Amino acid sequence: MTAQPEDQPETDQVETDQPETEPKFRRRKEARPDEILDAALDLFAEKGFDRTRVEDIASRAGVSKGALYLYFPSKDAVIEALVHRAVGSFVGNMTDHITAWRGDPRPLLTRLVPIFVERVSDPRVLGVPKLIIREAPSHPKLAEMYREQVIGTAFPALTALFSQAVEGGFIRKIDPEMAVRCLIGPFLMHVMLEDVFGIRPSGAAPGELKLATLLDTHLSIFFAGLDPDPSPDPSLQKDMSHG
Amino acid sequence: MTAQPEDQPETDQVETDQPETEPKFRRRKEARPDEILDAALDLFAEKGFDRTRVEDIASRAGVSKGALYLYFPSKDAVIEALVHRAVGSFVGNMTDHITAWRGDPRPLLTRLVPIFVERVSDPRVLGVPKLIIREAPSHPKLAEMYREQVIGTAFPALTALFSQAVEGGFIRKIDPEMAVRCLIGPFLMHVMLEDVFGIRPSGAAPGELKLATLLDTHLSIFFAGLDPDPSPDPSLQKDMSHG
Amino acid sequence: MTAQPEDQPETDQVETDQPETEPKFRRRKEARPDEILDAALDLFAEKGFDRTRVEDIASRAGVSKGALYLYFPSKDAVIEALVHRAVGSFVGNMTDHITAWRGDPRPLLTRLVPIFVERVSDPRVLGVPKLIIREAPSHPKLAEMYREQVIGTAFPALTALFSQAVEGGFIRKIDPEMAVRCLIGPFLMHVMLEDVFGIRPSGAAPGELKLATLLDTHLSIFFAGLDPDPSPDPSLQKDMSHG
Amino acid sequence: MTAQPEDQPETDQVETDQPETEPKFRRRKEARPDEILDAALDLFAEKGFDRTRVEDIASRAGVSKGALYLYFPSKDAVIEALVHRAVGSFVGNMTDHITAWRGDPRPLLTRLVPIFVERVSDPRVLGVPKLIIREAPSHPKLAEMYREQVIGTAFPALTALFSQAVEGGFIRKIDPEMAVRCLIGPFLMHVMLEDVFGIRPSGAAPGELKLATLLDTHLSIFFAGLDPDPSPDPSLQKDMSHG
DNA sequence: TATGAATGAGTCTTCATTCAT
DNA sequence: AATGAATGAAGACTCATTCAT
Repeated sequence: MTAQPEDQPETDQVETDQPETEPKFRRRKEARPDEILDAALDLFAEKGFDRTRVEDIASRAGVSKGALYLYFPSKDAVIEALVHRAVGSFVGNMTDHITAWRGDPRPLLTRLVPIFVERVSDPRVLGVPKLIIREAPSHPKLAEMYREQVIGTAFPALTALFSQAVEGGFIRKIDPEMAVRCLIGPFLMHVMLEDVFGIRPSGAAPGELKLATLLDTHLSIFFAGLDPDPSPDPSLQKDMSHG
Repeated sequence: MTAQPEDQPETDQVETDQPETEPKFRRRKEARPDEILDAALDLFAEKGFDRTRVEDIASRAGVSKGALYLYFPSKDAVIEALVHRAVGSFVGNMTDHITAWRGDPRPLLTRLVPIFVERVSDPRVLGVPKLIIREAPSHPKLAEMYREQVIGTAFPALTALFSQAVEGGFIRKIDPEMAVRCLIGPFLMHVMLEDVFGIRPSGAAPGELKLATLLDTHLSIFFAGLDPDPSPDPSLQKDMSHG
Repeated sequence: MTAQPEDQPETDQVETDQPETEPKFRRRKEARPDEILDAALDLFAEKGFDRTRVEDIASRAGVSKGALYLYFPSKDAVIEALVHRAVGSFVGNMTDHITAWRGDPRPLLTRLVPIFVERVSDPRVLGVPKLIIREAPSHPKLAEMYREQVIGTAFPALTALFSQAVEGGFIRKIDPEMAVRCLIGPFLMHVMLEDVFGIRPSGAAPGELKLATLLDTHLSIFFAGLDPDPSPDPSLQKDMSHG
Repeated sequence: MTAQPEDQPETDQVETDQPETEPKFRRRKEARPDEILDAALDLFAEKGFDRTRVEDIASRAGVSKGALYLYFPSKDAVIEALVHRAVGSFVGNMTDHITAWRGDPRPLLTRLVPIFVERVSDPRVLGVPKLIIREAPSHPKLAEMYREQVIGTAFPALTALFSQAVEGGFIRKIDPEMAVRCLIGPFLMHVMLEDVFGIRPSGAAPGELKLATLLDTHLSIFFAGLDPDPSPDPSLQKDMSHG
């Protein structure tokens, strides 16, 4: 790819924000809600919200149906809590870094995208947006929460990142909003192919996503494609007209 | 981009293959199943399969609940017929053109992608894959049909298209399977943003997708990014340092 | 008592308003709601609302649980419909007669009370107010309906009846509102004794109310007790003429 | 009214038998059951037995749900204890006085009824019979206890009181059992109007019963109505027969 | 004693499917 | 062919009761 590793500043402050440090001697009561949410996420991912019985969630979490209702007032509350818990762990503090950046976005993306990819590699993390995609029509609240907390912060930041880069002449003149879709889309496609159709890259085991290969391919194309028009040498000029 | 217009074979036979050729003197009876499927698609898209009542489908189709069962043996059969009907209308005969192509894929894609985009602009056409994405866990049969009939033909064809182009040195050395994800992903992302979160490009009306803008942006980046590595001439290398 | 039978005007217009003339060849659909209400009333009276299962109501009415929900949207709706149906059949058109009356109320009551008693002798009619008494705290709506439609018309009418009689000197100077309680109370007592405690007059079979005996006893005491204080001039005693 | 004050025997021994003699230095533990019963009575009166949760009773009584089960083996036991506790405090020792009485009952009633009225003015006292009326069908045991301990002693005593009075010619020839209903009924009516329908005498504040007014009205009518037929002047004799 | 977390039987309600008309 | 009344299996949720602490 076109990313320059040598340009990397200290990236240690971009942590994968340790999720739920599991205390060894946890008290039952306090862990229950999380255990229930974990069970629910698994089942929702497997069978969908409507096909998952509350009793199934409870028994997978190792509690009785009634106990679940001690922690959540309804089945809907479970899925909402699921999304609520996940909000933040997806984009984390990446947004701040994006917003602060000035200049060519590629060095920044070279560092952030792998972090993003690593997070997405955790099925528990990836499960939530996949769940939202499925349940959005019946649970608009979920989509709304995610839009406000996650998409609504990350996308504008990325849009601005591209926008300032275009203005500064660091990259080709493209529509920044669309460029964001071009940046993220391939990952979504990749994940959905596996999730919906079980289509994996040749040689990948079930569940194995080979995100690294996608990352390499995508960023090498995308970053090269972002290069400003090489107007200095008109002979290399491409004909871009189409449709 | 690198598209060579002169390389174009006759593409006029790539029609948008008229969906539902509406016979002028159709008899009511014969149209019923299609009307039911149309109604079902609308409702499934709006509320999801499980939240849509058979009675709702029937009444939206203008028939009684019992009549629906004259045409379809079960609710599951309705959604399966829905997918069955749609199979083929999505990629149509594009696959054949792709398979036959040799050389730089960009000129071909320059012609095919807009056709693809036009098809996808019909909500009825786009509705089916969106439906499958949602209902896949509870209806693996749907995903399987779609994978076999649509994805399973189109994706390998595109993979082969990139593969031979890499081998021929027409494009950068990239993983062809991943390149397909990079080609299609931005469209999926675009559509899902609108569908799931109601996020549209600034200035777009609800329901308006502005696919043309996406197409321009995406292909300009993607095609440029596919250029073989211009390593021979390091002077073209860009300085990507920033403040 | 002081009632003068000879004073009775034609009372034929005070009918017991024929309840539900049962059509021999009724269609199922139309009769169902009433059959369900009948079944519900029986069961509510026997076990109370909360202890009666919807399924019990349905099966006593000879339909399935699901069928009940074709006619009533909820269990609460059943008990509300029950009260709604009963409203009017209790006091019927007696209120009009009461309101129109002028003069000594006793001749009027001599005619109306037996009609009231006869109506109350029908367990289906009496069941509704008994039900309301029990369910009022959990279903304030029922009590409200009954208060507005039944008590709210009958009691003010009776109060006015006594009020004008006091003013006209036809009866003792008593508080008209309290007099109404004295008129109706013994019947309520009688009914509740039987209903709640199974206490019946000696010699009465279970379910037999012997309302006639109560009526005789009560009205003889009550009417005599209404006589204006005979102290001043006994010769002026009892002018009972009225309009 | 027609009561003869000069006929009064010494009534001082008819006390309102102080309910719940509150020991100054009671230990918390000993008061618990009573506090629970008080809480239960309040809630049962407000929402009915079935709609009151054990937890609600406990928390209103200031104890935990588990603690309630230290004092009562079941929810049913609570309501039974409630009635058990109340038995005796309603009619108290009035029955003995009634049984011992000979002659015109009116002087006795003139003294006893106000005492009765005063007792039922305490909502906690009145709450129990109201509760029994509501819960009788689901808790026949309650009605049975009350019938045996309260109604079963008071009503026969009153019946005998009227019976000997009729035989002695002190009052009109009426059915003694029915006369008891006429004596008590107006109070029941009054109380139920307020409780079930919120219907109060005009000018009464919510919860205010104005029992004194009822008492005056009722006894003045009832006592006058009990006067033996004024046989001295047969010409005034009324024909009392009716249907 | 006292707590309140946990249990699971019980009930209302929904809705896919059937079938008499 | 068409209707829509009827069925009953299934699932969310409640709450009396238990019991480990």
